[in-house]
Amino acid sequence: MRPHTHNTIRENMLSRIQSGEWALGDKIPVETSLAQEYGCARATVNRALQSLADQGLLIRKRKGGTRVCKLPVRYAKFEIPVIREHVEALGSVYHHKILDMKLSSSTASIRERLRLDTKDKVLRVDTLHMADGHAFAYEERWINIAAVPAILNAPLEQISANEWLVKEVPFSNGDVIFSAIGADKTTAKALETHIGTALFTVERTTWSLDEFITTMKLYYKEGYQLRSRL
Amino acid sequence: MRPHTHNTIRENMLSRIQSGEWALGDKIPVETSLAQEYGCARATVNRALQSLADQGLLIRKRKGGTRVCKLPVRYAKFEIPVIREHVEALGSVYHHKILDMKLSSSTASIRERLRLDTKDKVLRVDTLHMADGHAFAYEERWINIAAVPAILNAPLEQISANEWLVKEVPFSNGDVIFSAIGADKTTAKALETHIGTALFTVERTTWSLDEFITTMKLYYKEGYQLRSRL
DNA sequence: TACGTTATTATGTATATACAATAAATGGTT
DNA sequence: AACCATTTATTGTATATACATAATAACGTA
Repeated sequence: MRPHTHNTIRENMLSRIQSGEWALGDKIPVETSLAQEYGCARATVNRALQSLADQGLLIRKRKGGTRVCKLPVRYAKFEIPVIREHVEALGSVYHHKILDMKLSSSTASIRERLRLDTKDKVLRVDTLHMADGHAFAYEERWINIAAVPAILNAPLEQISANEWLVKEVPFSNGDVIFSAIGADKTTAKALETHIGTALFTVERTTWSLDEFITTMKLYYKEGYQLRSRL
Repeated sequence: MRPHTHNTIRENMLSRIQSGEWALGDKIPVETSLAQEYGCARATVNRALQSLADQGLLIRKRKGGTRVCKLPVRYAKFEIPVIREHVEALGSVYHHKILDMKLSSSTASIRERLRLDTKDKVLRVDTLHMADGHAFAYEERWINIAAVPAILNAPLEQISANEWLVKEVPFSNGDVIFSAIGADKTTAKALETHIGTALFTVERTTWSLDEFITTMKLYYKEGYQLRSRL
């Protein structure tokens, strides 16, 4: 092993920030000095510094030099898995049940979310996701038929719309909104709970290359926790 | 501008994945071929490929080559701001009110979260964060005195514990748990709402270099939405 | 002083080269 | 076939070099 790789240099720099040697807002030495200090090429130092800048710890400007970010903005990163995998990762047996599915005209709010015209039709699917035979999450979904006509022939009893879309339209873009909401009559019944129970909800709208694919709202059964690391 | 930078190459590769030219699970050409195709050095292709691999779109193995990730795992990244900045970003005037503050022994659950001993004391602070004079979020916080003794002299009426800690202990590590919970008597009163109202909550435990700093639970007023992009 | 131009400096990026590390493929021996 | 050692292909990383780009600093002129 070499004494200093871009990795070890990055770690060393991180500890210099955490220890306060490089304080918030401080200007740190220029690349050439650091390269000399670490005994490596400027390119190696550059790689380490860029990595820290990507993480939001450093701010770099041409000619202006590199500073430790004054007000550290931290991010929490959440994995958005296919629900089946999520349930299985918790050690439970997954299956899903389609509660309702129909081709219909779009409502105003859905048209807005999917940027649709009044005459466009959408496929509306309500799915209950289950873990070990018990309700886990209730999903209301609207799919833009024009964007993915193949959905009409998909075996949605076997593979959930969630999973089918992930595989058919990979790496799409999306908006996500998390919130808490009291269960209404429909969701309470589906999730086997009482009206008013606090439910964790996720709304997601997905598009790919300027075409809107689908929007959905997911209601998790009470007690659900979304965990992450800073 | 050069015809191909690592950036334009990365974008081009992304569109090849999104269009299906490089399908899920497929092996893509080796770096030397791609370098020839794009008319650039292998190092440039390598940088683009590594960037996509960091994002989780590609899986790379020495000798094994590079494949498009079979099951794309998407991440939602949330900014965890200082609450004052959050409120101000929404266009409101921020201020906070300390509802209760006391030095106390730790309860069993807090001791577990902060890895404390039974005799260790903690500073317990309950804060109401307000936007334009109305309740915005209610915060229960426990601070490990041993880790940050200076907190005892901090002007917490002027600067919230939240903000003071961010500036004093930058770039710490943390756990985050999001969930929905019905308001109890205390939270309902603080947030000027009814018992049972669905509240969005965030729990966060923070440590730095093996020392546990603080743990807190934040209850947002009903209707709060956490937004993000995939 | 104020303002516009030029020089300077730090970072950003590309390249050719070299070698390391890993895992797959190959081949030989039992 | 099965197992082990050897070869080979591919990515990972470091380096020296060169030039581009952006922002600051320095300078000169009105």
